[in-house]
Amino acid sequence: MESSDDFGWSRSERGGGMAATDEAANGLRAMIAKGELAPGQQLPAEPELCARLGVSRGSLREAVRSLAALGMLESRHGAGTFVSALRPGQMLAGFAATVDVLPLDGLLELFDVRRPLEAQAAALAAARADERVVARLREVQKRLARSEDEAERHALDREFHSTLCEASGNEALAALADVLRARGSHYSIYGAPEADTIRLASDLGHEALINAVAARDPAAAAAAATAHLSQTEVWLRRYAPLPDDGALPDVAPLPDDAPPPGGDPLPDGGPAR
Amino acid sequence: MESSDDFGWSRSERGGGMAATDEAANGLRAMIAKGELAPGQQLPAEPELCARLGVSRGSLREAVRSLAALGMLESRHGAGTFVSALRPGQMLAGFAATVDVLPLDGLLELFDVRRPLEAQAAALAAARADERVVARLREVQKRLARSEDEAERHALDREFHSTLCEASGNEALAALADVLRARGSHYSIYGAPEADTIRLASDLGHEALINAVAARDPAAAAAAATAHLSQTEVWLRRYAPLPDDGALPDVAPLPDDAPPPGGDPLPDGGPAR
DNA sequence: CCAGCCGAAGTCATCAGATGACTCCATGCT
DNA sequence: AGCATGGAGTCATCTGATGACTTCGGCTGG
Repeated sequence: MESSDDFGWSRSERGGGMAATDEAANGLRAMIAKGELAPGQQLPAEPELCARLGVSRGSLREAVRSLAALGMLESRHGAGTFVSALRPGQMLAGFAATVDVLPLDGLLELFDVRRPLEAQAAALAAARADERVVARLREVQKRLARSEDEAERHALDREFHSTLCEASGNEALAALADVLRARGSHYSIYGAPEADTIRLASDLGHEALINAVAARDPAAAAAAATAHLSQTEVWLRRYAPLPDDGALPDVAPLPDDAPPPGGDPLPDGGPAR
Repeated sequence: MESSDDFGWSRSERGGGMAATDEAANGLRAMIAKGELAPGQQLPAEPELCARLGVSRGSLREAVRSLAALGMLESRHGAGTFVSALRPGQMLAGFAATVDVLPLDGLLELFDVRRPLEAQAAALAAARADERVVARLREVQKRLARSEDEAERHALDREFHSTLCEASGNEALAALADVLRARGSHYSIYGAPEADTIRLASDLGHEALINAVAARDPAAAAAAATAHLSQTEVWLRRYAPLPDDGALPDVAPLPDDAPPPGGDPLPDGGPAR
């Protein structure tokens, strides 16, 4: 039967041991890269894609799911599957989730990535900034300086930096900086003994950034951002032993039988090597 | 119908309209974040995970596939599913694939991301560089200067920058820079009228980078990297109308393809620290 | 004529069962 | 000791069926 299988593709079968799911994922990626599927466009229904790619529905769904995790596709229940807008921010959304599970030693490296990125964003923002951005920054900073609630201060601090990065006009830059900033925000540094000093210095750093942007001085903005983040990093390294890890849900306790999670069924000695 | 769903689990159901696959993915992520599953450790078999997470095997596999796309898990046929080493480079591997489908307008923005990153990497490399790195850079540059084959020059240029970034000692920084560099390499600028001038300037830029690193001068290294990349960017914008878009396979015939992961069975060379 | 209800079609989401392919390890033989 | 072989464990894939959701058109009532 094979229904309307006029495709002479029975010859190509599965090229060179390529797995079905990878085959499907590569096919979909190729269709997008080739422009056959434009951003925002709806994909054919699952049965048709299965026929076109030569895989079962299960394999196709796994392929779609993996591309969706990377921000390339979006499935909406009952409506269809669509190519995303392919904006850099969407691509990085999935990566943001993975940052939350990075071990700490890998995490500290991220500061050396975030710092130059925010400095670049500050410089670009200073070069392009308009009045409204400056006004917005001043307003956020004013509320930040007045607030006494720690959670609120955290949120406002993120908003300040996020606003500045968006003002750079570079979406990829802003999105990437947001991702890297997210993990650091889980930490709390306000329990430190020099809390007042830290807060004062942080506010001064923000003021310096605002002034540099208002003066349209990219070099000063970059320097101010670098200094501000370096100082923040020092404090974090000193006073942030553990994040308040409560963002992720607990997993079901497993109703009965089966060995407990503690004892892993892994004969492998562990860290190996 | 729900078939034999008399289980009293109707209460826990799906926490707040959460879909089965998302439930499973979040559960797995939580298990990793919580340390219940350590990097490199094998996961329980699919049937047991299904029971623990309360989803069918199909849904679980979709969840695993999505986390695998983000570099958090790795499935090996016949062996099992394992938590990855959780190195930043692995997390970014998936993102690299998405860069290939970014539309051009979003692509040009990436230069403003890549430039400060490579500058930072050059500065760190200069601060930490040892003799062997300098020797390696000189050797690559020597071959690069001598080569006349365009493809080879492309490869050597990538190797030069990649070596420099790795010398920074920051894995995340190097991996991210590699990802951003990959897409630009599809372009060919050697058809330009000033090809000879471009080549000479590029070689000089590399020499300046080597000298700065050899002199252990981070500021000079960062400046050299910024200058080199800025110049490259100008030429690319001027002479690179279209990439030779043949990197991705066709969907219909597709007799074979390059192995996507390369060959990385799960090295996890060491805890590193 | 317009607003709102409603039902049918299309689509994704999930479940269940069965089979094949591959890896790993231990056994037994040479 | 070295190597072939077998079994157990695990993932990969296919098939079929059912539920849930969205969307859009027509119908009804005002």
